[in-house]
Amino acid sequence: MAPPFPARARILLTAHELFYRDGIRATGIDRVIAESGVAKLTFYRHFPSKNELVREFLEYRHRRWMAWFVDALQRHGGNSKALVPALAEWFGNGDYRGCAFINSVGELGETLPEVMEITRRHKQDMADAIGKLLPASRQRKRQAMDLALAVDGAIVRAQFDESPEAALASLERIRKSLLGSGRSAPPPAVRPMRS
Amino acid sequence: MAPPFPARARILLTAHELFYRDGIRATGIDRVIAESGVAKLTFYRHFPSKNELVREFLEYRHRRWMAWFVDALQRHGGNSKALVPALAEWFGNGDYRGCAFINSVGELGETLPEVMEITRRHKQDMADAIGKLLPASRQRKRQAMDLALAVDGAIVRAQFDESPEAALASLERIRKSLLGSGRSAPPPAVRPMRS
DNA sequence: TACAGGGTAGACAGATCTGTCTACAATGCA
DNA sequence: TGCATTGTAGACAGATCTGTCTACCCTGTA
Repeated sequence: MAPPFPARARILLTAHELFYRDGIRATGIDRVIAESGVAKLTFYRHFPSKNELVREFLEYRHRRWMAWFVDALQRHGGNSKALVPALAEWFGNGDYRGCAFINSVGELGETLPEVMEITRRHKQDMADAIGKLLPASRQRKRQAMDLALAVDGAIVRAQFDESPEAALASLERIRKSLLGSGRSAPPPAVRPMRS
Repeated sequence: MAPPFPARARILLTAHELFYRDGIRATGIDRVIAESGVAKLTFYRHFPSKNELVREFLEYRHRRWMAWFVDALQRHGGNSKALVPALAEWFGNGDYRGCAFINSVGELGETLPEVMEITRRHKQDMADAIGKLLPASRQRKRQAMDLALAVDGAIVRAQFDESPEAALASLERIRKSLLGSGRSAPPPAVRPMRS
């Protein structure tokens, strides 16, 4: 990687790619250094330790993912119906490897306590973005939380299922069910004969 | 660990504890060997490589977790209402660190392809167990899938939230919403969930 | 011109990781 | 008795990981 960006940005970009794709522990500092075309000393001048790089990676990922997410939701209509098509964009991307935060928590757990805290912030912001899609009501916050939980479920299913279709379909049914798909009542006692 | 079990069982038990608690890559073979009180050669006689141990760990975890899960569901009534109290048992356990399979997929991804396959089987079996709680109907399979996805969402939320309460409450609302909560109306004004 | 700032290349230390190997001990069974 | 099986202790090889350090180079500005 020649210098189209200043060294620090190149390092962060490379770390983002490798950490997300291969995992954090599986990615050695040497690899990040080689791949970002930077000298070892330069790396350590910007990031005193690997842990520091991990933290910055997560912060960067958070900003980047959130920006994409709110944009995608807007592009798909800006209401709760946008959720599934927006996520379909992400899941369908060949590089999809699940949620970087969920993965990091699973991988690092308590060894790097900030990971937990950043993840909570991230998921709170995600839930807030989902809340903005919902009509104002007393239950909006709660509905956003419930939807966010279902989104997390879809994220992990799409990570190991062969195709993301099933996860997206489930999420859409949950969404409709939670939001009453308008305002009406739950599934009638007598099930409709055909779909 | 003195020999209350034959060497192989001790190794597997130790690996289960360490892999689940600290992660797979974070746990060196030497650690497993020392902690299970076995000689290195003995270890390698039973498990030709660490990857082999990882596979066996996942198979063992699958059997163990499924046995607990179906038992807990029965103990809590054997219908879909059992889901939340059963999971509450798990989440409330101090050693709770999320789903071993989701964590492994996040950590190892494609580096150990069997992980994906075992995880799919595991989640399929989990969905089947959930399906058994539901009344027979044309949509039972679909409902089980949707519920399973929500359960995965709750599993990951409970992993990084300070307390599992919120995740369990969301899951319960999703469950009621998907299953029509028997026959009655949408979200009651007074929350049915006790603290 | 002088020099500081930011960069490069790469050797090195020390830890840790997987996997192999030697040498020996206890036990059960033919 | 003889011998296979299963175990123990621990040295060792070779790779890889994080982090430090030396020595040099290029460029902009005072």
